[in-house]
Amino acid sequence: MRVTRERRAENRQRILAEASRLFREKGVQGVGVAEITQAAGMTHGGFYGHFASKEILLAEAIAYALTGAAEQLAVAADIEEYAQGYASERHLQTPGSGCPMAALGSEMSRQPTEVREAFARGVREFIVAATAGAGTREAALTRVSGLVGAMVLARAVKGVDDDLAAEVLSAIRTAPRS
Amino acid sequence: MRVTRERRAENRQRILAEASRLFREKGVQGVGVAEITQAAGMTHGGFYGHFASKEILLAEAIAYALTGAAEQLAVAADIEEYAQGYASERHLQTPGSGCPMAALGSEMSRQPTEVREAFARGVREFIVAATAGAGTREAALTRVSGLVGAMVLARAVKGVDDDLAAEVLSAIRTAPRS
DNA sequence: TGTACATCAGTGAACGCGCGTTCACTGATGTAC
DNA sequence: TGTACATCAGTGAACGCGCGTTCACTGATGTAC
Repeated sequence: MRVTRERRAENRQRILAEASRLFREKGVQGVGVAEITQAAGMTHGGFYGHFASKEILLAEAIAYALTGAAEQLAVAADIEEYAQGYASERHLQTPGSGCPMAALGSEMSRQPTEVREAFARGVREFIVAATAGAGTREAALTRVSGLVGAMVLARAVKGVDDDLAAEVLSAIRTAPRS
Repeated sequence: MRVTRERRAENRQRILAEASRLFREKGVQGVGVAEITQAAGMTHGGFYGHFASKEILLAEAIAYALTGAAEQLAVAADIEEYAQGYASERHLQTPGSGCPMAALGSEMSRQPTEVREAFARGVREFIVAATAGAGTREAALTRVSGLVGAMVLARAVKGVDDDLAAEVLSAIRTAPRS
């Protein structure tokens, strides 16, 4: 069952990408190693040839997702353009490809140090990128906090109070002018 | 081992209060029925005489915690006074007695309907209380989103980047004037 | 008020299940010649 | 370039553990008389 070096590297990358998506969709404890490797097209036994533990994978998946978020932000003209996409119906519905701070934020405080360090590094990067488009660092921190909180609340009530979810997102979209 | 009706009611109340604290501290999947009942001074077997399932307890614990949060808010002069206490070092360090939106927010979207309904009801109550002290409902939604997001981020990086945690809380404290 | 018995709150062992991790094995890849 | 063999990526069964839930049992409470 040996596989080319190139294929091995692809497998690792696929595990990382699928893990990053599944963790955001289902939460850290909501996905297992077996589900992740299956999504990546292999079986769970091969996992430990790529990552030492689920925890190490989580740390890498967090870094991967946050780097993605920072890149998306860097593409936007400024933080307000980014905010319109962030506080959108589309982002509400697609946590798997969305912001990891909103998808996993309140779980992070209970993770082991290695994971939280990856998260903190990613958030720092993200805030630096946001500051470029927000003027001051303080404004960036405030705006990002608002976006994250709004998405957390909107997702939490989505499906049981869609009006409230939409209202929260709408409010934060226009937040700076309030 | 039978116990007086009064004592039974106390036991139920203690389970609820401890569950509410432990869920906020450790997350839904981070605490078990055994740990909760032990914290309430009994063993796990008696649990199901009080609650049909862990899930039902969670729904009640969420309602309990959010009602508490809304009451705290109602006591404050306005939402800005509340915000100063919310975005504080003390609140950062005590999730067990703090805001359930920040402690459990991103886990809520993955909970069964019954739990999410309890959460949505509680958030609605909370927003109504916040609107009274914020002027408009939109302002209340914006301010609450900012507070929740800031606490989520601050807790996530607490212990690995305390400066960033403090910075996020500081920024959101002065948010409306930014 | 006192007594006898039925009720039932809480106990702790046990069950079933899922999950992270390990490991012997397979067979294709990579390499030494 | 071709061949023989060592390497090792991935497979799938198995292990150990924790957790939600069930259940027979205990003994104190509540109640009928």
